[in-house]
Amino acid sequence: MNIFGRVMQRQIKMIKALGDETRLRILKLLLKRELCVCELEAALSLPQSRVSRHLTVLRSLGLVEDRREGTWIFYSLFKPQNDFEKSVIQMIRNSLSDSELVNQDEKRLKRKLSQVYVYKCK
Amino acid sequence: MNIFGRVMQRQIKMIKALGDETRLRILKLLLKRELCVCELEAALSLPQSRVSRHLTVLRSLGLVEDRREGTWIFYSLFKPQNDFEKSVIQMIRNSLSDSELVNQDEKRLKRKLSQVYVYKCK
DNA sequence: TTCATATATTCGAATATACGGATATAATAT
DNA sequence: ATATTATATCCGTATATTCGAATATATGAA
Repeated sequence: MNIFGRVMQRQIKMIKALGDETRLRILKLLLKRELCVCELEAALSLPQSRVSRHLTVLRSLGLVEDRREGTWIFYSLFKPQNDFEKSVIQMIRNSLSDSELVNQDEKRLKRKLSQVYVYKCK
Repeated sequence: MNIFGRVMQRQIKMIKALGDETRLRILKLLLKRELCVCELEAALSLPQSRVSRHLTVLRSLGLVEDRREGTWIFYSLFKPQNDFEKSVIQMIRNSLSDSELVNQDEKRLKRKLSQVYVYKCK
């Protein structure tokens, strides 16, 4: 497979990764700010292994970046480098707007973020 | 599931449908013009049942529209009605650019279209 | 009616994906 | 060293998706 083939397969895998409810909810939360796994876990109200597994998929495709800070690992949305990647961001932005589920995610996230928990390494 | 849930599931299904090589190749061909199944079949160089099956998926999600003309059925790209659907079109446009496979699809399509075959119903 | 062409659907098999619970790893604090 | 917290990975199961070949349907022509 040539260079074009590889680019192609990568783009298709990226789109495929977007076509999953859990991953799309994660990406929508990351539009606003970077978040660690336990914050995402609280926002989504899903088991940790499930959140972590989806983050691994997103990371392997370059859709999120990770940054360690002590025991926390913070995930953030990737920075688009070309037109295709820009359209990926646009799709994330425009999808699930007015979705009750996404609203609840944000509500749960706010609750979690408002907890008094001090970041160890700051 | 409420109305938002249904919209959500529909959008996710649409994205999932984009995440398949065959369907993306079909949609890219339809960006330029409407095409019947046998033209798509020639362009993609894939068995008829496979092309037809993917068209059925795309039609069920409203990503393509169909129009009968005698024994031919012509498929065309859907018209976006909102921001999400516009971002779907953008993603189709921006994906697989400079892809060798898509170039070959267009070459095979040209060859097919240049064949002297008269449309029965025109 | 019969035939030919275009398209759709069915079938079983192969592969891929998503899941929760359990376990493993990694960093830090005591 | 041990305990604690955060995160990642493994495992078996369940479900979903894709495929080609074969068959069914639908239209129009002879």
